[in-house]
Amino acid sequence: MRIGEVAERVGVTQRTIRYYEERGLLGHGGDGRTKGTHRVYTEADVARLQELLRLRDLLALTLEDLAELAEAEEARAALRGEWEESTSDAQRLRIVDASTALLEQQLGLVRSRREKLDAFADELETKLARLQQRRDELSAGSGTRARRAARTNP
Amino acid sequence: MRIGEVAERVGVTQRTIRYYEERGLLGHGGDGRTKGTHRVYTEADVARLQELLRLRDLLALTLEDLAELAEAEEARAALRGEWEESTSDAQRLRIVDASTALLEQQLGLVRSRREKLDAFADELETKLARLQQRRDELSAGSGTRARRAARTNP
DNA sequence: TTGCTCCTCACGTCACGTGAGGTGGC
DNA sequence: TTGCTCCTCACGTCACGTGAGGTGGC
Repeated sequence: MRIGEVAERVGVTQRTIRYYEERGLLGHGGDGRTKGTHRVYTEADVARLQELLRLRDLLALTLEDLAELAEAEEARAALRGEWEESTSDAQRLRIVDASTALLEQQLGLVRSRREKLDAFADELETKLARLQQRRDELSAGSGTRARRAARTNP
Repeated sequence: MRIGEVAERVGVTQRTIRYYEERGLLGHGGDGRTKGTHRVYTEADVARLQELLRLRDLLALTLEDLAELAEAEEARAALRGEWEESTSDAQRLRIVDASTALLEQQLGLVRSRREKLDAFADELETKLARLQQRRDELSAGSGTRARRAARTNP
């Protein structure tokens, strides 16, 4: 799979992909590709990129943050790779715990963002409800009482 | 109130505030301030800036988007100002409807972001639950059955 | 051989960050 | 008068956007 197809599938430009490579977020820079030749990507590379982009979009992380997280993800993947060979349950427990810590960190970031959005949404909904009430009073609007109520600035 | 206090209160640098002014998001550029004199802000200016920053942070809007929204907000404020003088209920209905449309637009943006974050959080929680189960199996881990189950890569 | 896609510079842009050097108000 | 905060350039940075000119693979 070449860069054009990857770019189209994940919805970014080729420049972005090359830039992420420059910054060490994606492979194909370090892993011995001869300069000038076409970059080649696997399905796993696409998944990885998509994960990075989601983190970037939803959590507004800098590329430096992303690089850190990506490193942790990679460590986790490496641990998962060792799963089959790990002999003791104690060893496997360590693998599980490391993965858990990483996921919990991400979940924390996601939750705190979501809470802010919730608060914002609530505020907007309250304002809308107030306007809706005004609207009802105005369009019902023949009784003097309703008319008088409507004289207040919302 | 001067720029330093405003910057500290809303949590941005003075540069950001001046830049927003350059881009027409804040007053004090157009409203006849003599060049070289100190900028002066009111409590309302601070509220307005804070609103813009929230939109920027939570919805990742560009300054161009923000300018658009700010313009609509201003129109809304102008309408609210006309509330007292507006004579007919029909006139007031138009004011309410314009405000409603604006708020609904913002609410739409907020909700779509929140849905994406929800999906992400769910995904992370599912993964965590799976890991937790592994952990339980491993630390319970004396029975042969539990041991065998744990041999599977999570 | 001819397109098409890719390649590497390299300069431009957006949203600020960061001094440099100078002036205003308590 | 002395600090302190503010002012205006103006160049730097991050995360790309956008050509220019050239090469590789079906």
